[in-house]
Amino acid sequence: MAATIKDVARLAEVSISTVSRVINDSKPVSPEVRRRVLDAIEELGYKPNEVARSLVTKKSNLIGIIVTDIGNSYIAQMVRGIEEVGRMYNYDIILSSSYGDVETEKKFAELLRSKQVEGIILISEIINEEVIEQIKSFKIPFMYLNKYYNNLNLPSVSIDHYEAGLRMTNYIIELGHKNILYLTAKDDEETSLEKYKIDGYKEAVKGLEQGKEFIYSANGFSIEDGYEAGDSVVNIIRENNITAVFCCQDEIAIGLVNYCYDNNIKVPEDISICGYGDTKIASIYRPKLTTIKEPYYDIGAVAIRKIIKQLDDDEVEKANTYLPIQIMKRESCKKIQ
Amino acid sequence: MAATIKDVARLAEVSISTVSRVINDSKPVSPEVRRRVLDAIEELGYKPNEVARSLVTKKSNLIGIIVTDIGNSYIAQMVRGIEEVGRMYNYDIILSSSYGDVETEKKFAELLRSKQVEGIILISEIINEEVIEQIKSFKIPFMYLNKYYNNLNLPSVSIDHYEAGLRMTNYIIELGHKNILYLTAKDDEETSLEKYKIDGYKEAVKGLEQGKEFIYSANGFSIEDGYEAGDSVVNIIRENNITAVFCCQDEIAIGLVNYCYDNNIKVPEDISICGYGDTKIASIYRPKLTTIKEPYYDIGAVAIRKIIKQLDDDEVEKANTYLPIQIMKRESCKKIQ
DNA sequence: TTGAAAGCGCTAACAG
DNA sequence: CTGTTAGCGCTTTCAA
Repeated sequence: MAATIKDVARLAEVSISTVSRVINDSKPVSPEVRRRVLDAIEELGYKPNEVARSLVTKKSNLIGIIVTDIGNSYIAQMVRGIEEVGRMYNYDIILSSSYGDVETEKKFAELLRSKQVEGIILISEIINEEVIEQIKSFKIPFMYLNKYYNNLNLPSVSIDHYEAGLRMTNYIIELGHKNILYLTAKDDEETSLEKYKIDGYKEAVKGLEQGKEFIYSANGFSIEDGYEAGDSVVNIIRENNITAVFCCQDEIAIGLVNYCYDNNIKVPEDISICGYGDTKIASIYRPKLTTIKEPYYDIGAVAIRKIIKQLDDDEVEKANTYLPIQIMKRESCKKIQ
Repeated sequence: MAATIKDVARLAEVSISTVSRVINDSKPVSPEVRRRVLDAIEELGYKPNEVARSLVTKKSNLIGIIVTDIGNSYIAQMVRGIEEVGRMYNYDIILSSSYGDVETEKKFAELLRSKQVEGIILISEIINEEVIEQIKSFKIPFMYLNKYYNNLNLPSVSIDHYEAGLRMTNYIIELGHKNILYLTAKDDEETSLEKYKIDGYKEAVKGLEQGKEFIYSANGFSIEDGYEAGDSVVNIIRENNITAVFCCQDEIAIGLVNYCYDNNIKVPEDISICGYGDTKIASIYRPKLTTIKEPYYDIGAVAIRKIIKQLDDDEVEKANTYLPIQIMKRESCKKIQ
């Protein structure tokens, strides 16, 4: 059995309050007594029981994170950011994966609450008003991170997708491309972030002489979806003299590059392809993927920072925070002419 | 303020003990009273405070995980396994990343203890006897997972690296390769797992007519290290008529494939390359990487399963558990002749 | 079957 | 500066 505050008090021949005072530095304690207490702590290898502490202080120093799947590298990056900043402020994180299931998300939310977490960060890939309402009802700081959809009523951290779409398209135009295909993903959701990116793309394309828009939808956001879109994309490219494809996600871009590899189409010699996100693989892959950097680590870091701020100041910041974006100019897009 | 057991008791007009009995199903309660309690719970949206519960039961239902970096995909996979199985047994996980720093690992270990975790899983990439001794002193179930080094005195879960080295080499031989280079990583550590893999490789090579061993060391286990080894590897290959390179880690293999890509050497046409681990990227990359599957998810799953078993039965299983391996036959190694 | 009471390990008035 | 005491929310004897 681990030593308790009582054991320390007994050994140091003081009251437990005095021990509490020295471990918390909460009230003055005479040097001599402090010494005795410290010695006793040392001798017993005493560490305060945080559970007991939490019960009385009502501070668990725990932040709950519900993720879709920690195996997704971008989510892992966000969690890293959350964890590292949390640590700086003495918060631990307790992690649960929902694999996209709504019921699981709800169950975890309850569970986190019963564990007395002080804040919750939900990293989701679906939209689930029910879970959101539930977590909101807990009345604890809550942050919603979603790479695909937004919920404007909820505090979040992201990049400005319109600007990202605009700047990336402009970069491709600077490279000399005249006909650019935007490869989005099929999506009936009102709240999809695709519309911002597409608006940015359209705005940039307007600057072109011809200014023609080409938009095609893959069936989803995965590598496989990108691969499967390959046939159609190649047709569109051929028919319209397209030289560059702007993919709405790195995964789709990778899938498309894989399709090209398997079909003897050279990237970027035959076609330039760029992605969106700058997930880990983008820089490892050959050709290295030109893409928009979504700063996942920073998104996580800022998200928890906002939670902690709220915990400290008690002021809720409703606004979305936008982080700076960056175009990662790599190999998969080449200059034309 | 969330409702407490007292609120429920008051509303249901019973004592708190009765409420406790119905939520825990610990003692018989008359149907009528049970109804009243359940109704009150429903009405108040009551959820037991797990912190208070832990304090009295001494069960936190928390497992602590210390990882090097959750951003490593293989570690994320392990964590997934841990988390999912843990969940089945009602355990939550509390996660901390050390980024390989010994002092941080020690600090986290203490922290986890003070949070009253019931078991600790350390996923490390270094060897740190000090931390190990410290965690052992906590007298709680402890599992040590390390992809690079082993500690034979500690319970762990892994594959049989000798067998893996043997079987992979044999597979390459079956493909018709006569001269195979094993690309290891520089490593002075006694406990490196490389020696098992190399022994397996050597054993298999003995079966060859010439039976010549070729071993070269990269400077480390990273993609960059694999890339940097490229020049030397290519020299060795040319001088010795080598047709296949067995890399001790997927990362090194990817680095080497990247080097080949950048230097116009075709994989697998000019040289066959295989990896070790089957990290996520191995199957995404083109050419798809032939490799040994280390079942990371399962390793995590089994590790926590063992911890939970220990918690239940109180019997410590010292032995290492070996999981089945699998050769992932993909594109980066081709048949010769 | 139910309630009263003790106590888990700790913090925080309150008195002295 | 120090000790006594109450109590955080819950489980678990012990009696009734």
